[in-house]
Amino acid sequence: METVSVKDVGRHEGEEIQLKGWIHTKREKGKIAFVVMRDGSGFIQIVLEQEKLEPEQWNQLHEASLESSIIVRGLAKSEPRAPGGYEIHASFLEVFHTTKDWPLGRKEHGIEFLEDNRHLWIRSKRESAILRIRNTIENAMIQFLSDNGFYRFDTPIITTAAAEGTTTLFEVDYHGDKAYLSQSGQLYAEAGAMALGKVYTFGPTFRAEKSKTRRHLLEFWMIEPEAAWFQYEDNLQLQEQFVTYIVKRVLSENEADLSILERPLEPLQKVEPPFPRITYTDAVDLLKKNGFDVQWGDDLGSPEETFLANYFDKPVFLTHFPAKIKAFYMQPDPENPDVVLAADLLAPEGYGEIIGGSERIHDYDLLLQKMKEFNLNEEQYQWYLDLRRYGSVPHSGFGIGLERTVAWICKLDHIRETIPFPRMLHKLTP
RNA sequence: UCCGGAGUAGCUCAAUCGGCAGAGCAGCGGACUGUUAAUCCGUUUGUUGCAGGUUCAAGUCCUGCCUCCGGAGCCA
Repeated sequence: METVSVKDVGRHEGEEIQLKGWIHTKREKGKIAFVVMRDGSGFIQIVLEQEKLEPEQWNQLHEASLESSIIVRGLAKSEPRAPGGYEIHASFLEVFHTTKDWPLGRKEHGIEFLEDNRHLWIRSKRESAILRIRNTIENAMIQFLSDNGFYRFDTPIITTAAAEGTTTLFEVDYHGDKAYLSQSGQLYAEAGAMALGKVYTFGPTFRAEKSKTRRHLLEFWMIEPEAAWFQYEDNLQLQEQFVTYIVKRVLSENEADLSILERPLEPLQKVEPPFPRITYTDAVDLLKKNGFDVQWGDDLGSPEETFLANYFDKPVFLTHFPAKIKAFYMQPDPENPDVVLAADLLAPEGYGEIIGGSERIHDYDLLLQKMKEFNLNEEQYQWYLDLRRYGSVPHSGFGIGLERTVAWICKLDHIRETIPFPRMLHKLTP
């Protein structure tokens, strides 16, 4: 007999079907028992009556505790009393493996306990819903970029010194040479854009800072599109369409998962181009008017960013930053060289930065001058300067943090639940 | 790294002024044919984070250390 996915049970109403999965909850009530089983695609209630099963099967059910693996056959029926609207009336049950002492109860747990049991916690309703949404977001990102002519371009994870020269990196022994885990694939993506026109990287990135907040991981996934001939405005429009597409895909494919998370849908349904824009200079004025102690030229901190992200009800572009507080490769604004043609995209509902992007400097002399101003080692950047020696063109790109995007779309309090096994400060297992 | 908080049963927590270390849940045994974190009856569970100190007496007071949580900075 063919096995049906739990999420597809509705298409088999009235049929005798087989399901394979795990016991999520079990309620025994004399000669009838209710099991909610899960198979990874969803949850469904199984009704088991003693008189309809072999005595051996009924005993196995009684002995099986939560998370025992089971094979069930029975009639799929529509049933308003069942969670999810469908249930299976079992005619056959095999307990494939009987679990003893499942450590995660149905009551609440502290975060330390859950983190230590992350390998089991991901089986829960809430965590599996988040991970299914993450999957949709990943697929949507790749689909959108592919549909828009971007080629996937995988960049190295082991690199020589700092790509941007700012953050602390994880050091690796590369057979005697010092190497570092990549903090961004962007500089390589620029080379890719000159080769393939439009490219994107999608891979893990690493930051060794001792960050300890709800929005930081030491290992996280980033998608970095980079396009030749793209200028500042092209870049922002691409981002609007990109983010809108991702949100729409989740709304259409993960209705049940968003409901498990009790995620309000209205803020997501509002996500449509164009997104509001505010310059750094206007943002500083706005913050000052609202009691923040910031001066033009300061890097905006977390509370300031949260305020701005709450001020608008759609994702908002924060644009035209002072050149001094941004990366060396960003193109100065021709109308005001003190600021750069860069924009961060802040997610609403207080989430803050999910994207950082800019037009890149394509002029060789200007880039060299900036590298000197930022005290970068020119030797290590010769290949990067080559991109401005041989057929240089205007180009732009951005990096979007996958986990921050998942956290926002799922409306999570902490980024640690957006990735199967988060790597955080002093957190390496499981 | 800095600031703040916490660590007691498998889990979540309580324990008054320093005076017999407890409850709920889970587990185990039993009852129950429509349960939704089922309910009801019975029942087991302790190196109070670690090391030292004060005291007739320490979960509680003192010193040091460890771990975790929240926030800041850095950023996606």
